[in-house]
Amino acid sequence: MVSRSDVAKRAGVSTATVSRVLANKPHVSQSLKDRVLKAASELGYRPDNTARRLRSQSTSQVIGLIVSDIQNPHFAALVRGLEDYVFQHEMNIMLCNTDEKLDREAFYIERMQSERAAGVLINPISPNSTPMLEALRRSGTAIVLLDNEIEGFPCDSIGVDDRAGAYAATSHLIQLGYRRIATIGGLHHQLTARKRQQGYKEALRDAGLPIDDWFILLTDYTEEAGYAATIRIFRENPPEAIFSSNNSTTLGVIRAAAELGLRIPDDVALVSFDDLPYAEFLQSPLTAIAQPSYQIGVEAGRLLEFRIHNPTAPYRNVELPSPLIVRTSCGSKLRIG
Amino acid sequence: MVSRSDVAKRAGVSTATVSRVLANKPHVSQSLKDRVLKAASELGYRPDNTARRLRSQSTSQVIGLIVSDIQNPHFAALVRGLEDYVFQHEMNIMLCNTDEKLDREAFYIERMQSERAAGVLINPISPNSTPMLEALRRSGTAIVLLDNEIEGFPCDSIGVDDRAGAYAATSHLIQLGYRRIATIGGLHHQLTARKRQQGYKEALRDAGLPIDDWFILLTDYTEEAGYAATIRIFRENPPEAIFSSNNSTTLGVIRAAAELGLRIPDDVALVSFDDLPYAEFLQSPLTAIAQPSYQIGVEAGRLLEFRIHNPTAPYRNVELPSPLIVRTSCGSKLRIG
DNA sequence: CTGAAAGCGCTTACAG
DNA sequence: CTGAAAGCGCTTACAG
Repeated sequence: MVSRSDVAKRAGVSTATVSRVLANKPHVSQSLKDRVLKAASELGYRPDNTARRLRSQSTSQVIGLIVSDIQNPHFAALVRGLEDYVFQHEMNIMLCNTDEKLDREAFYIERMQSERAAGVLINPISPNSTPMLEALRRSGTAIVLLDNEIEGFPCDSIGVDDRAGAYAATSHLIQLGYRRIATIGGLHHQLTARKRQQGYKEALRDAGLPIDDWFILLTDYTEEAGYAATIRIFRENPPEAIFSSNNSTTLGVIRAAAELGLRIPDDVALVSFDDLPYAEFLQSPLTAIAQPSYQIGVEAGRLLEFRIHNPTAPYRNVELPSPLIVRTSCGSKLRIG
Repeated sequence: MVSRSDVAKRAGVSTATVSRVLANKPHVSQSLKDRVLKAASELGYRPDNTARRLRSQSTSQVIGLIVSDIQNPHFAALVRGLEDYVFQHEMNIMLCNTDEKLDREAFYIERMQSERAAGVLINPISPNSTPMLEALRRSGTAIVLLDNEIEGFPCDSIGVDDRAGAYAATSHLIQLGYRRIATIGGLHHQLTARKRQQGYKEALRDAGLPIDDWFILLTDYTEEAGYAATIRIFRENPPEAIFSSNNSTTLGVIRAAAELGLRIPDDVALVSFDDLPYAEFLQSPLTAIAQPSYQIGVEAGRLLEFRIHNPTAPYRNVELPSPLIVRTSCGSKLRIG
């Protein structure tokens, strides 16, 4: 590795001067500047960011992204938005998949602290991680919560109005004439899951419909869980419609329906929280609450960058609109005319 | 930030001892060990990896992943496989999307050098990056090429047999009775694209079919390009079948077909290089050459790790099998019986 | 405008 | 078994 002192030697100056030139500091004569730049390029010199970070204690240019699953199209789009934003600011993303596993999440939070990340974006699995996040924040790392807030841990966050989205999705089903509406929801330790369930219940209540506990299926946000829940509910107590509150579970519903020989929407209507890429080309083009995932990523980057430079500013909780995209998977129970 | 010397002070030992305990070196008395561990945990101490890297010049635990688009399901699955592998080895992934832009690729290659990444996995856009990769390698960074080799730059690589896959896809169409088979292929600066085109041509030739330049559409590997190419070919010279050589272009074909009112496979048969997630739930369940993306990620991690520890070993070029998954998007032109 | 020197948080021979 | 000291590649007051 060629280092600053190699460059200094070749240019016949001190390492301090090399630093000044490379950092574009004022008060350096043009002739030295030229010599240093020439030497650096001849040597193919690349500054060592790790050393730089160590010495200047300046905020590093790396940020951590801790999500459950980058394969989920929502997170894939989010990371694109985030990356487009941070690239402008010359920052780098360290990618951490937790796979919804607590030990993996814990490992990564610690690791981000060890790597002296300037900031961390995290979609926390459960409140269990709160103590670790507190330690992380105490160490000077900026934190932004993705899609999920944590009670008792005030923090910047970015997401959508989960309650409103779920309400809109469920109401859509009700307006179409469905009454027996099941929901596949996330486990209760996630605030997001609780809010989506709340929206579902409120929509039923506001329509004067009964809330049937049979129809509230609480599972992991995975395709397998969505599949299993669908199979079970159809064996035990078939609904007319399903509000699936996550795109992974939605895939599970679709798979289960196919296996059960159920047509969507003829035999069961389906609305999803979270859209799917190329959803319009599905056998039953999916009606969905479409989170602006890319935009969430951009905003997350913006919030994080602000927090890095303004550690004491008041926290902000940003919610982006999440429209209902009507395609055909909900059909209608209503007669026309 | 609490540092090693804070821990040393509290435990009443030297920083050298702290290092030894934390690194689990032998020859430390149990009593000191206990005191150090206790002090470290009380202080909530986290080692500074950047300082560690600087001092020991040991290989860092971070590797760079430079791909065109993490939203592409192939890369999303690949990164999962890679991450599952490197997590075992306590390494971290720095994610870099090039968006097929040369300047962005250049920026990231340089950045990985500055970050002193132990290794870099890259899906190179074109041979233009070769000089930068050479510099990166000279600086001691291990490199593994993803899905693509570069002529004149011998290097470890992992991918599939593109020629064979394209041959199988095209032959499948031929066996089904199609004769007027168009292909949507990538631009020629990518070896991968050339190999897929070669497979297509060989399949036609081996079947005694003419190779019609009209039917060879060379475009970017994007949905827009696939869409535009499909619209154009149907206006000018409609084929019976299309071999789309990338999953993004495949999406473009599907979109164009929908817009043109063309049913798949009735009006045009379609086979894709690269599968799509939940392809079986599409209106026309997609027949595709399915790359083992997750497994490619795992193998990429393995290759990289080996290279990091064995800089002078001979290069290896690994090709994984990439089976044809027959669904229904190809239909058949043949009468039965 | 420029350089000598200290120090960021670590690790690792070198002594003892 | 343990500590004092040097040094990784940088940056930044401090002099001049």
